[in-house]
Amino acid sequence: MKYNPIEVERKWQERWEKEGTYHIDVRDATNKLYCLVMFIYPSASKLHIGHWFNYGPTDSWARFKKLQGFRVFEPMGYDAFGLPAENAAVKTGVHPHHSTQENITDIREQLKRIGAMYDWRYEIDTSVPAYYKWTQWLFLTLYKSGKAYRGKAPVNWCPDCKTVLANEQVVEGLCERCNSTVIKKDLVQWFFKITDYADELLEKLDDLDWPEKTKLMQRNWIGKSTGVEIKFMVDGTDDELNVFTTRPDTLFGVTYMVLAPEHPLVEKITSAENKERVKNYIAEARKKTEIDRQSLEREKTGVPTGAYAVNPLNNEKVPIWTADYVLYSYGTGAVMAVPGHDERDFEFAKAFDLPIRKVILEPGTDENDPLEEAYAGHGTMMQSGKYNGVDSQTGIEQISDEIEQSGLGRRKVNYRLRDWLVSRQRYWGAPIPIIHCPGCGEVPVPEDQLPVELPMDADFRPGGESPLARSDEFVNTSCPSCGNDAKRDVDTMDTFVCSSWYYLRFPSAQLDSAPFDKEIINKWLPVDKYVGGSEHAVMHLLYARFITKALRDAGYLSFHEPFTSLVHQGTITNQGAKMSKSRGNVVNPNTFIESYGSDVFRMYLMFMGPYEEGGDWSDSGIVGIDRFVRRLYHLVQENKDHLTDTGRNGQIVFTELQGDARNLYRKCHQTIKKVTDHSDKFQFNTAIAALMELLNEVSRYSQNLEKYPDIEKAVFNHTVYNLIALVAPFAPHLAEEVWEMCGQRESIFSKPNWPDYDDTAVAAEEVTVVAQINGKIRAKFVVPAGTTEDALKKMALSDDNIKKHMNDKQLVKAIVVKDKLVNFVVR
RNA sequence: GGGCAUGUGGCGGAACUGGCAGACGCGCUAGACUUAGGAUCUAGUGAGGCAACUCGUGGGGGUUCGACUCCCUCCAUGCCCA
Repeated sequence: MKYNPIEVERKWQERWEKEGTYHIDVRDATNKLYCLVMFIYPSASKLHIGHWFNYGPTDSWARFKKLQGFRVFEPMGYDAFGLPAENAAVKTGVHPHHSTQENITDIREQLKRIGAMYDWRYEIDTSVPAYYKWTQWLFLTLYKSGKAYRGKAPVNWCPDCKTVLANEQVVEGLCERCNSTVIKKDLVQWFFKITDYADELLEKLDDLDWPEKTKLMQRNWIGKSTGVEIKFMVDGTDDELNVFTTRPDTLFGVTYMVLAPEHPLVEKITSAENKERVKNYIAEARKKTEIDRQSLEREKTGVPTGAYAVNPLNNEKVPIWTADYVLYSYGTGAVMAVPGHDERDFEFAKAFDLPIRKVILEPGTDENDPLEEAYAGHGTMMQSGKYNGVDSQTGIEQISDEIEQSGLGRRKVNYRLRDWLVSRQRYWGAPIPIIHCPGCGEVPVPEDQLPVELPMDADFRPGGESPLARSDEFVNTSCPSCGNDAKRDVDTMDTFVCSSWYYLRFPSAQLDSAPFDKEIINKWLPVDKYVGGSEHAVMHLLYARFITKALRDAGYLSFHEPFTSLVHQGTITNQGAKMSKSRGNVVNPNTFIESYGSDVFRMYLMFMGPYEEGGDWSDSGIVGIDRFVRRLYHLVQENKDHLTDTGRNGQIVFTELQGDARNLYRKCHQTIKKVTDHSDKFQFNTAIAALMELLNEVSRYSQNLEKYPDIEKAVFNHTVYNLIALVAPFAPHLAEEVWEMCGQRESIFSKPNWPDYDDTAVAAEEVTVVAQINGKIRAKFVVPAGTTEDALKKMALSDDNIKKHMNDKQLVKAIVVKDKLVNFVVR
């Protein structure tokens, strides 16, 4: 009978569901393993290939761990709040709640067809009150511990989405969602104090089993730098100008100062004759994006204010300019310009003919060499008064000391990381649980009044302000503190808040008395393996780490990091490009699942290339996996009786085996080792290649099976049973089917069926050693492993071809590497 | 502009710690079985050469007995940041 993947897969999916094969009771955390894949964003109703590439292989890894005997918890849920649903709703008029729920219904069915081990009893949906009640609880918990505050801030404003965006959501000056140009606007917003954790977030990265690239991105994002904050006086006034610099050793090279156009001092110090120019300049700068402003390519712009600053070290007067290449949001919004040793200052000085002074001598150059470009490295200080001749790194410390001792400033640590802006002026999110009372000010909604429900009948069309502001029923309430009339906060939370704690919710998905069961969570967390796209390297992953630490400090959690080990899947492209509707190169998984089944499809995705690199989709390769699956099915089918009668474990002693049986047994155990090691490291492509090799070998062996004595038939059974177990994580439906065909009554996943390898059988017994003359191979011979170097050398020397090539030459040196090669160096 | 990756047959990709380059799969070629083959099985398959051999891991240079692997440099592609 031919293998019918569609029927077989349906059969097993039904049985798994009926028998609760993957049900897990989290009250028992013995040997626990929490395997989590980033939950799905239900903005559309179809799973695309990227979803499959994310969920299929991760499930295979989880199954591999389950077969090894771990108690695997593998949940799935929906990150269901967010802009796309709302934007679609604005367009179509369909309420985001309805479209989202419809999408979820479709998606759930498709997810089931992947054939993953999700225990659906732990499913979560961030957009339902039962969940966002606890997102609001999280907000209040942060608020009570002083980690949520309101502040007026220039924020990124997307004129199209009519909302505020986090810095991370602004990509190259454009809105991440709709690609329109982001502008600046001042608004009162809620912030989470992630900067309180800057140091811990930075330092604890070292202990995480995460891709180095991702850790580097977080380090850069946090952007810690140590330096000094120095006070400059504005000449002839009492105004102070603070600047942060990591290079106080270049203080003698300061030839001008620059203030960001937004800096409040600009207007104050600008001289009368410069007022008009400065005013116009500020207006222009406001229109530009941060990215634009900092680009090195762009021509530098700026205007002098007419004021002067006094260098505290040498009392020199330098002009103060305002220029948009200085950002108000970073550091103090003002810089001391050292054109000789900073690239951007150099460009600026060139453009406006400002003096450039060399104060650091690059090693190996002469004091009199002109500066062709800024030299940002270290060297010997010059033109720096009493510091002349001092090494610049020492100079940093000495000048910092002088500044601190004379009260001109202090050492400071500066971060690029800014507080997390969580307010969104949108409808489709969790309402911020704060009430604004004319008498009491901002008052948190009492916990027993949660959730603050999102009104279903609100007008969610964009209008420049929060849609919730237009719902009188929602807005008007009474103050929980004094009872007088008060108004609710009309903003909703950034969806990253919902996803910053969802991994904590899964084990207690149904719990309605708390966000999570404290006892269970502290046993099951942290997540042991987290899998998701590298696009979340900074925002989501940094926010989740922060929330974990904040909840720890609030006394709820006893662990420090949410995700011990992290893997990013690569991107599946088509014809070299990212799949997208606009390019029209989207591959629809369904066409392949319908003809090959989900086992073949997900296994092919795993076989295509390294998981962390992704790859380019090709229709044609999938038949290779299809053949593999069918060949395994037929092998079992043809030998069914024998496999059933004599079972899995005959009495096999490796040392007593000979010939083909010995080779097959060895191959089997080499494969067990290889597949185990590679699966563990998400190297599925090579694990599958090893499985193919074993199938090739056992198929060959099976052709003469009838002629073999019992012991050798036992080796066959042994190999086939192990092969089925090894294949099970990759093609779970097929494995169940053939496992059953072998007479097994229980699901292969119901017991730790993953085989251990026989160490004595794994090592190769014979090796091919090559003989080289001057690095070129001239002979090969097969010898027992461990043959002595001496014997190898003799063997090589007596080889005819080697002799021929040595002929009239003189042997200079012989290099012998056991089990590998012999190389004769001749002249 | 800076940082980090990556570059291997016709194609996807293997290669431990510097030691047989091309595992495994696709495709292709030949054969077997077949009414048929886009099913299945067997054999072959980096290039050149009858062969001995020679050449081959983006280009150039270097270290080494020996380099896909290490170093320098250039080119191309991708990602992140500015």
